[in-house]
Amino acid sequence: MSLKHGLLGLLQYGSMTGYELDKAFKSSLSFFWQAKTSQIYRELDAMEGKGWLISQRIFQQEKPNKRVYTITDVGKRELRNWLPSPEGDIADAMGVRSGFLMRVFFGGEMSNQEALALLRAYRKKCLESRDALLAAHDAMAEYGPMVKDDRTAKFWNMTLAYGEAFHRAGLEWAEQSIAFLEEEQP
Amino acid sequence: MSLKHGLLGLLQYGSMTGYELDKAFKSSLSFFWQAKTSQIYRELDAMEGKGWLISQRIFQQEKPNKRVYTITDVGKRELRNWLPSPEGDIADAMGVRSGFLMRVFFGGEMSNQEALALLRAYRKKCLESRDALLAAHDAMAEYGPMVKDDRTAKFWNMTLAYGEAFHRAGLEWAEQSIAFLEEEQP
DNA sequence: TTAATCATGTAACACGTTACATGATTGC
DNA sequence: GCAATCATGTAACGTGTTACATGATTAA
Repeated sequence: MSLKHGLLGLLQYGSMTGYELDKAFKSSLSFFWQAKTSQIYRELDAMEGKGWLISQRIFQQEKPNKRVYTITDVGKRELRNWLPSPEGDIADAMGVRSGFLMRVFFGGEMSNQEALALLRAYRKKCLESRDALLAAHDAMAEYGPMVKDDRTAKFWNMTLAYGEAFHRAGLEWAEQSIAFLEEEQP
Repeated sequence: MSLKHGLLGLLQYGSMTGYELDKAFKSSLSFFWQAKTSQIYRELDAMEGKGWLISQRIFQQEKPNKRVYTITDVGKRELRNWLPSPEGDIADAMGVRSGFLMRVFFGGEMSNQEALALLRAYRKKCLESRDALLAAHDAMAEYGPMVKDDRTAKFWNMTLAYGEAFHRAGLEWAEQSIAFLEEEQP
């Protein structure tokens, strides 16, 4: 239920349209949770059915009509109860699920060239995803002042620190593994 | 398709029953890919439909009947083609999907006590999941000698190194974050 | 003139999770 | 006597992905 609760969390900061939620989600939460636009709309629909939020249609003449979502008291209570009861999530918090590692595991079936190409592509992605983290950093710096208590911002920074630590670990692993394969076959 | 290809990979080492595959998967691949027993049976079924493997029923009088799966040439080709073409997987190789971090991100809505409890539960899981890594290490040490070329074992160890690096990063992050919250409110 | 942005979705499919069922044998 | 292991699944549900559709406005 993390996606639903992520959306609830964002709506606590203010009412938004699906489109705005999608952008807010992608700019600030997407480095630890990815969601497609179409899925966000579906979830919002389901959440309205549960009474966690209400929506109002806004008719516009210049732009397409839109729908503004507002969190309800039921929704706030739901979020409040969900936050400190992470039984399941903690269980697989350490659990990676990586198709990439699946390929590495069976790397023995590939040539050294192919395996190296795989690892180099991974390293490239690592470097690129640095940008996503920096973007999240900027987004938080932008929205941070809008939140009254700076305690909120501290938790945001904690997740950023997590992202950075894992990013660093991935990059270092890639460098070492590439070096290892390179000295295998010159 | 990583689960299907993981199963194909295991079947390259030898024919196995669903039950054995489930155990092999859980002991060696589960630290980077988790799958439920029921899902494995469903996937095996689908894979047989694609012609990637064939199964033979074995009737036993002492124990329940079983079904032995064998990879076909089509399956071997499929695996061989899949391994070095990771476009999609590389794209989200760096992408964590963590319900735990979702909770941390909105930690400002919790009390310091609750947030600390969350982080301490995470640290505890970290320490426990060390065992899963060690188990994977043992499993690889056990199966390693059975594989003719030790190149295979090298890739296994690479994935283990990845697991260890990320484990370490997670633990360090947890320690720091806990310390940070503790000095906030004594 | 082409692409991007605004703003909304639907449909189908793939993959993952939970709960349940069966029934013998082996070890404490 | 009770739990665990062996060995197989089915059914329902929840979540994530892909492909597609609409149609105006604004910036390169």
